Amino acid sequence: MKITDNAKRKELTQMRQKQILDVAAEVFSKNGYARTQVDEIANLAGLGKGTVYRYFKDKKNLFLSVADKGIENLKDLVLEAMAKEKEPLDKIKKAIEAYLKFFEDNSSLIGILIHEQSEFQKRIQKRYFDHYYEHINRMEEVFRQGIAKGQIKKIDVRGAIGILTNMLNGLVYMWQIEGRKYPIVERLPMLLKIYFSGIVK
Amino acid sequence: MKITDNAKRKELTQMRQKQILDVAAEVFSKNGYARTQVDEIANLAGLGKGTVYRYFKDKKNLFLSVADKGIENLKDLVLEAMAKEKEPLDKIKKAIEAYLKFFEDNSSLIGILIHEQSEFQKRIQKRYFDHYYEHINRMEEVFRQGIAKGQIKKIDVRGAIGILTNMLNGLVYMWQIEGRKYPIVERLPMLLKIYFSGIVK
Amino acid sequence: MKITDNAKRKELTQMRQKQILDVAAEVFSKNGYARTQVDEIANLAGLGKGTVYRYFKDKKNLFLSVADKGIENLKDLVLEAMAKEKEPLDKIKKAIEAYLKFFEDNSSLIGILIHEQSEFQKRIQKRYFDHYYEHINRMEEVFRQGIAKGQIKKIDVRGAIGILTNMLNGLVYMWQIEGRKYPIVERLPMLLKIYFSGIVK
Amino acid sequence: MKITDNAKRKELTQMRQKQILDVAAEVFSKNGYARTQVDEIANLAGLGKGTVYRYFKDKKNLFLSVADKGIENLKDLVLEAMAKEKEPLDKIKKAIEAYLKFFEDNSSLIGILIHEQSEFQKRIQKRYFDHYYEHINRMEEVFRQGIAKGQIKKIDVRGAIGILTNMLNGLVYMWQIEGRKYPIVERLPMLLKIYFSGIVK
DNA sequence: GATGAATGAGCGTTCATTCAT
DNA sequence: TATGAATGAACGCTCATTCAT
Repeated sequence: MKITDNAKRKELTQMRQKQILDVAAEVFSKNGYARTQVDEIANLAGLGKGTVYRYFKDKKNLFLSVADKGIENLKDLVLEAMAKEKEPLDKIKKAIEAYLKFFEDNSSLIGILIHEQSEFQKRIQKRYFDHYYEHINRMEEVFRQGIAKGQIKKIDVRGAIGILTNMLNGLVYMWQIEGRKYPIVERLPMLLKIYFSGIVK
Repeated sequence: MKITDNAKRKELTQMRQKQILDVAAEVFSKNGYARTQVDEIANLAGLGKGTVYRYFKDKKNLFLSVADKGIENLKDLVLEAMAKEKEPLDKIKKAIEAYLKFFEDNSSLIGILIHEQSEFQKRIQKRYFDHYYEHINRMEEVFRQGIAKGQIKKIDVRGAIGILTNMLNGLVYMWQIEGRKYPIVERLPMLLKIYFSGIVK
Repeated sequence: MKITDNAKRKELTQMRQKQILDVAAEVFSKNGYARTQVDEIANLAGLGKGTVYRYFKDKKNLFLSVADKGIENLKDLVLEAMAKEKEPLDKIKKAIEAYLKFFEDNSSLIGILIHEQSEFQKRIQKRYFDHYYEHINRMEEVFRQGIAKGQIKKIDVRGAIGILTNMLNGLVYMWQIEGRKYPIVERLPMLLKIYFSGIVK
Repeated sequence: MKITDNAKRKELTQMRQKQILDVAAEVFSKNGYARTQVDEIANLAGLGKGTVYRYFKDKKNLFLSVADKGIENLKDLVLEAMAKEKEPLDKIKKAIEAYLKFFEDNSSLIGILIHEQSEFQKRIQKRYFDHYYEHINRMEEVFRQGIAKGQIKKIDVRGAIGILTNMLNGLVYMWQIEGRKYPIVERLPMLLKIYFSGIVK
């Protein structure tokens, strides 16, 4: 009985946490950090302001928690997608697809992960890149295998990955700004086409 | 004499305006809109706070003026660069170069034009794209010429330009975040290589 | 069985009460009323916050209960000490000693009885003086006896007692502020010497 | 003209400062630090809240400014009073009188200087005693002269001065609590009588 | 016109109190 | 009965904007 009680309580607590994080992601993404009011998050979550502060030390902490969780999930999905394929080019393709898919499913994180890093440059970037590099590093290996197999040109791998990332982030960001009018994966074929073989005949 | 006086006055007024805009660009870019205080702009401009308000209705208006002016200049430079070349691919190349160069020379506008659009999504975007489309439209023509001449693949032109823009914005933005440690044009060759012929052998 | 149960329960209840009062005295004295959090009291007492509220209506009531109990004890000790002696001057001496001793043993009440009265001026003062006057009145009799016996000068008795009280409170208070570095009764001889015969030769 | 302007402005600024300090002394003394709202001070001073913050960094700083200024004045008055007399006992008498007079004229400082030290023990006490010792030290000399002249008993001088201070602070404090119903100097004769020659015949 | 002192709406955060379990 | 999660009123402080000089 005690066990059940504790379990229930813990579950409830985690649900609340998630609930707050979800709402917060939405609101932070919509308004940006500075214009977001903790009150709005609390209200939209159907909770009192004090409750939000019970779960997160302060506004900053709440924001960073949202970001952290998002980054974690993104990284996992991308790594998982890459793991499913054998061939380097297929791995890259799947990674890109997963990346786009993630932001399609979690569009409330676009503002936070792509946009709002400047608010907490030091902190977020560190976390962002710590995790990020995990799949960047994995991606690098894949590129090198592709080069070894003669499938990819002998290029500056880090630079090429950087450019890929920029393309993706830019794409996602514009998609968001323009109102998310179409499934973003629609853009995948053209993006791959250009990234793989360029626009020049 | 009156004329001279008026001329002088007008000149002074315009100098003040420009001075405020320059400082504001710097400060808005450094801190973001919300964290920027009008006080700081006034002080750095060597003016009283009231004077800033004499030249710009309010903080929002000042911000948008900075953005407007930046966009205008960017557009002019890109169009100018394209005009200097004959061949479509060269035009594209020069346009890209001009784009990067602009943000290298006006890095204080990166935050404002690339980053802070969310603050005033509706307003800025409108202005951004109104002006933007002027060279997007021009760029479209260039792409079509390239296709007609058999130099560029038969692709969705708008999409390809969108992807190019994303690559560029992402590149500029990351360069800024990472501390502007190298001349950004350094990245031009690789970017062109990938955009023109892809990474696949 | 019922009886035993009730007895046990009552005992437990009283123990809890006392426990809370003791902790509360400590914390109120350390931090002052306003800076004391009910949470801290509950935690230090090893109880839930709700439990504290079961025993005391609210924070104010808890504070006043602490004060009440302290005053009661102080009064009892002083009266008791006076009762043990025959001669007026000895009674006064013992009363003073008991007063100092009380705050030495209950230094957590210094802040509350001597210091924090301003928080609840009306209420505390009433209680303070209601009880206080009980030994003030007794003391007055003692002074009058001393005067009758020709041992004490013919002075304004109430005034003299007031001054004595001030000396004592000031002494205790300063001793507390300075860190309670020595047994306060050490100061008794000099205090008596001055109060009894002054500094002038 | 400029000079006059500056002078006027400076004067105005100092008046505002004083005005805020005076109101703040009143309110802090009445409510204690924690229960005092900056808003109340601002309103009573006929100013906006922001104006108070223009003159004082924060609530704490405002409080300490009130205390500082009070201590300074108190010290000056006491030293001045002592300087006017020749004989040690007269000096002591005048010092005591000045001390009481000060709190009679500045009763709003009683709460702050005598009572609220606990809020900022470290800071206030340091300042309190730094300044305080200036007249304590002077007083010590006076006592020693009195002893040398055979007018004062050979006692522990520091202890005797401590007891005097306690008597005074206690007297002032009780006078305040009891509602300041009579001129406090009325108590001077009895206090001197006891402090100088005791209650015992 | 130029200034910066004055203002107060607005927001982050705390904590006494309540109440469902 | 005991608990501590939830609450929201309250308050310190900031800063865009105004306006008297």
